[in-house]
Amino acid sequence: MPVTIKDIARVAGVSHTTVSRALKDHPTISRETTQRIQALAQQMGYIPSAVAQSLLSRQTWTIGMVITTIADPFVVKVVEGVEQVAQAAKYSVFLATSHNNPEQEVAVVETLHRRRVDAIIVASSRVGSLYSSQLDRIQVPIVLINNNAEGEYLHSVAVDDAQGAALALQHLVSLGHRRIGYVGVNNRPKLNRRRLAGYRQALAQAGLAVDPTLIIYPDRETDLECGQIGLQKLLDAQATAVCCFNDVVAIGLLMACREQQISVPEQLSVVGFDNIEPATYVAPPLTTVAQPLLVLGQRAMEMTLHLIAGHKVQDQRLSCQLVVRQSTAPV
Amino acid sequence: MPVTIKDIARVAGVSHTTVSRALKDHPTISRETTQRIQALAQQMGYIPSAVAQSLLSRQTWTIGMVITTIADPFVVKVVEGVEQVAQAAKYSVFLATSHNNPEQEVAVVETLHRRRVDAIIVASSRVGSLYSSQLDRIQVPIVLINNNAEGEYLHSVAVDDAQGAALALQHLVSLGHRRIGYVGVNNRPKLNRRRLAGYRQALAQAGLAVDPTLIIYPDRETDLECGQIGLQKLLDAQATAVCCFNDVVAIGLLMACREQQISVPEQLSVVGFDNIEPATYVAPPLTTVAQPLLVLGQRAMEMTLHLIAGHKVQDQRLSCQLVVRQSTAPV
DNA sequence: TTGTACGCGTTATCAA
DNA sequence: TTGATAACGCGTACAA
Repeated sequence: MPVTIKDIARVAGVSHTTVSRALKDHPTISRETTQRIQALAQQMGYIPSAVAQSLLSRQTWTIGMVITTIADPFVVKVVEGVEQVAQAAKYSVFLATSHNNPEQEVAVVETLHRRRVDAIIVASSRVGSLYSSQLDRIQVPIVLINNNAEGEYLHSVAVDDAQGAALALQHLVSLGHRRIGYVGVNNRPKLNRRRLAGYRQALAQAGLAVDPTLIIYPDRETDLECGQIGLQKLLDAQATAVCCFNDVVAIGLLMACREQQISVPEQLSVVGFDNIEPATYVAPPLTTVAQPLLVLGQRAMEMTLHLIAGHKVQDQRLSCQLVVRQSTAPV
Repeated sequence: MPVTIKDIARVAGVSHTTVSRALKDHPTISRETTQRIQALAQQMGYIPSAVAQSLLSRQTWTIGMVITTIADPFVVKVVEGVEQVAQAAKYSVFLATSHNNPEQEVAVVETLHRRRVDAIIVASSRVGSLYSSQLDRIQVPIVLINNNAEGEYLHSVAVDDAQGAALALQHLVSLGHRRIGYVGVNNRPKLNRRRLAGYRQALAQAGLAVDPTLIIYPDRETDLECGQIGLQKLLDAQATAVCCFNDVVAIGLLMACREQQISVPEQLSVVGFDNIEPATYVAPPLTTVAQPLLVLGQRAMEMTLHLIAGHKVQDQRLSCQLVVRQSTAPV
């Protein structure tokens, strides 16, 4: 059993109230007793119970972080950002994985509420808007990160996918490319649509027409396969460069290029999206669009702290950055 | 304010005691009232407070997971395993990062104790044995995962690095290699030593002598550089194959091979360690030793549950597996 | 300057 | 079958 203030009180021969006050340097306690009791507490290894404190204060100094799975490299960086800011603010973080399963997502939110977390951060949920009725009940602030649901009545921090895609396209245009393809995926339609929209818009802004034969959706489940399959159609459409939905698609494309003896970037320039670690290691190292994942997490937690403090906050949209490596070159 | 049993009691016109009992199907409450109250609770959106329950029961159904940083790919998988088992057992997980800083490690352990977690799991600590005095105080079970500290009085789950390294070497021997190098690193001496020991032992078992010129420690900080620098010495020592400390070292080596036109695996067979994601994407895909990271986390949490239940447990050592890809071939 | 009494939400004991 | 009361560990209003 951990030491309690009553234990200390008994040893010190005072009431537990005095101990409680002495430990927080309450001015009405004599300096003498304060010091005596603090020394005693130290020596007895007293650590206050957050459980008891929370019951009284109605605050747990705890937040819940709902993620699909920690295996996702996105999530990892975001969690790191959240944890950094949380720790600095004396908050602890509960990790709760939903496996992209709506039922489980509802269940973990309930668990978090049961634990009386002060706020909840949800990363990359595909559900999001689903649990509105649940949210009315639990009155804690909820912050959504990169949510793919359309319902937007919750606070959110997100990356500007369209801007990122535009960045990639502009880079290729500035290298002189005119026939620029896009290789997308089918299993994340909303996200894909946002990135494709950025591609289209930037294309228009550059005064180039959108050629539908350059926009490719391989009918495969894994991103890597999408990239591998996509190459042939790109070549058929006479593309000299390509924006990929993400880095894994791009890496699949690079693999196909190697097999078919297409040299990158001489014959084909390739741009990815996400800046995952392997992008550094592939040959050639991949030019890609980086999301500020760490910042995303930090901002989300900062927003959460504001909300807990009862302040108003504004939704945030963060810009992406282009990371130029060796998979792109002039035409 | 969340709904409490007193709120329900008021509405139902009974005492809060009755509500408490009705909600857990206590046999002494009439079926009629039980049903009435359960329906009412449901309708009012009642979720019991784990905080209040914990105060009384002295159990929080909570564990703390101490990690250096979530950015480490190791840690990610391990956390996933822990979380899986924890969630299934109705436990919630606090994430606490120590950044490999002893002071911070002590601080986070204190925070976890303050939150009255039922147990603590520490992953890959470099400190480990340091906080023994702290541990005497907080009376919860502690499980160490892959701890690099020597003090072994705590419960632990670890991977058998020596066995893994031996696996790599045996694979190369079976392919007919006789001059097999090892490229290590300097900044994780204990881990490096364990893997090197496995290499040496397997070499002896295969009836081969240990040639010191084949054992290389590049004087660089990053693993990637160690691999890049290591190549020349390997060639000087006339190695036909090499075991690397980890995959990143191996990838660095592959990069150097490409630059110097050394073809892998024809001229040099390369084996990594860890089986990180990029190992799949590099050219050629890397043969490597995989640690059962997910299982490591699962076992650690299972052990934790046993300890919480008051059972005796035995320390565990898990075997690695060889993943053969295309970076190795017969001499 | 210190102590008494109460309450936070829940469960357990004892009484009705 | 139900209710009153105390207790978990802590903080605070009020009394001494």
